Amino acid sequence: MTKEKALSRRDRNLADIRERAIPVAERIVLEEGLDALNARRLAKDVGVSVGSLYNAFGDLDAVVRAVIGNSALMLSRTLHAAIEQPAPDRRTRLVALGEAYLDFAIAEPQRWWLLFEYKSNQPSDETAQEFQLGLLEMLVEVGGGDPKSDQHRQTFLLLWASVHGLVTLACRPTIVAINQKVARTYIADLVDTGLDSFPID
Amino acid sequence: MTKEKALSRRDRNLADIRERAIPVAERIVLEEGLDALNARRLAKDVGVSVGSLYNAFGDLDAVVRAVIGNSALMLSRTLHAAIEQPAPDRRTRLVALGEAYLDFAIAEPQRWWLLFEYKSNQPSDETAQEFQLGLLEMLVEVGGGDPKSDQHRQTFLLLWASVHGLVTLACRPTIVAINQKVARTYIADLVDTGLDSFPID
DNA sequence: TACCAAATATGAACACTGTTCACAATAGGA
DNA sequence: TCCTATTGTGAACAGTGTTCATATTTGGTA
Repeated sequence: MTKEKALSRRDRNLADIRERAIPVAERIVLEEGLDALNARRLAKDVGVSVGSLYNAFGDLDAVVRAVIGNSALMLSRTLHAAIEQPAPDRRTRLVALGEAYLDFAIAEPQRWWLLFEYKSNQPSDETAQEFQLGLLEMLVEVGGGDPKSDQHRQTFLLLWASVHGLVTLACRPTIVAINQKVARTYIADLVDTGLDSFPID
Repeated sequence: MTKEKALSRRDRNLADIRERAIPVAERIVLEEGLDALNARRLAKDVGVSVGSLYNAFGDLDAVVRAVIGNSALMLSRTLHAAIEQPAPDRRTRLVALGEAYLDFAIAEPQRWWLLFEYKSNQPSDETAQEFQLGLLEMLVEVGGGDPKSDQHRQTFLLLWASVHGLVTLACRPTIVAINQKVARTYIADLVDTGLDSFPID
C-alpha cells in the first residue's frame, strides 16, 4: 500500500510539472521558434529547476514531442471535421481532406513544421508514427479502400505523399511564390490521379 | 603589387584548405552522418587547427553548404543525363526525369537528405536556391513550357512538388514500406496529371 | 504531535558544441 | 638580414543537454 501511494504521489507531481511545462514550451516554440527552447530557459519560465524538468520528461526531446503531440491532435481534429460534413461522394471527401490539410499548413506553419520536419532523438517516435498511420487509415477509409489491403494502403500512401509534397512546398515561400488557389485546384487533380490508379473502384 | 600578391597567396592557401577539407567533411557526413561532423573532429582529420578551418570557411555551416553543393552538382548531372537521351515526346522525358529523381534519392539517401532536409544557418542560401530554381527551369524546359510564363512555372512547380513528396516518402522506410515499382508507376501518373492541367498543350 | 525513511527538488558541475582572438610562426619583399 | 604583414594555433568563452550529490519536503507511523 505504501509503495502504491508513493508511486501515485510521484505520478501526480510529475504530471503537474508536465501539465505546466508543456503550454509554456508550446508558447516559446510557436512564438520564438524551436531554437529558443532550451532546458534552463524553460525551467525558469515554468518556475522549476532543470532537474525537476528532467525528472518529469527524461530529456528535452520529450518536451518537444509533447508539443508535437498537441499539434498532431489539432491537425487530426481539423481533418476529422473536414470529412464529417454530409459527403456526396468519396472524391469530394478526399478533396476536402486535402484542402483541410493545406489550410492547416497555411494557418499553422510552425505546428506544421514541427509535425513533419522535426527530427526526434528517438529514431522511431511512437507518437509521430501512430499519428501518420492514423492519417493513412483515415485516408483509406474516406477513399473507400480496404484498410487491410496492402495494395489499397499503398495507393493512398502515394496519394498522400503527393498532396503532402504540394502542401510542404506551398508553405515555403522561399523558392517561388505559389498561388494558393492553384494549389487547391491541383489537390483535386491529385485526388483524381489517385482514384484513377485505385484498382478497385 | 604588394597587396595583390599578398591577396593571391592568401587566396591560394585558403583554397588549399578548402579543397582538402571538403572531401574529408563529405566522407564524415556520408559515412557517419551530419551529427558526426564538428569543428575539432574535422580539423584533426584534415590536419589543421580549428582556427585555420574558420579562416577558410567562416563557419561550420559553410562546410556543410560546400558538401551540399557537391551533391547538388551530382543530382543535376544525373538529371541532365536522364533527358539527354533521344526523346520521343515530352511526357516520356518528364517521366524519365521523375524516375531519375527517384533513383538518385534511393541510391544516395544521405545526399538527398542533405539537399532537401538540411536547414542552413543562412536563411536564404543562394546555392540551394539557385539549385532548386535550376531544377524548375529544367522541368519547364523539358515539359515544353515557357520559362517566362508564371503560369507555366506554377504548373511545373506543382508537378515537381508532388513528385518530390512521393520520392521523399519513398526514402523514409519508417511508416509503411513503399513499393518501388508502384512508386515509379505513380510518377508517370503524376506527370500525366501535370500535363493535363498544363494550359498550353 | 513528533519522527523518519522515502520521494522529490535543486543547481553546481560535466562533457560537448560553435566560435573567437591574442599570440606565435611564417612568409616574402626591401 | 631584417621587418612587416599574413597566416596558423589552440586555449578560452559562451552556450548547449544532461547528470547527480545534496538539501528539502512529504506522508505515513509511533
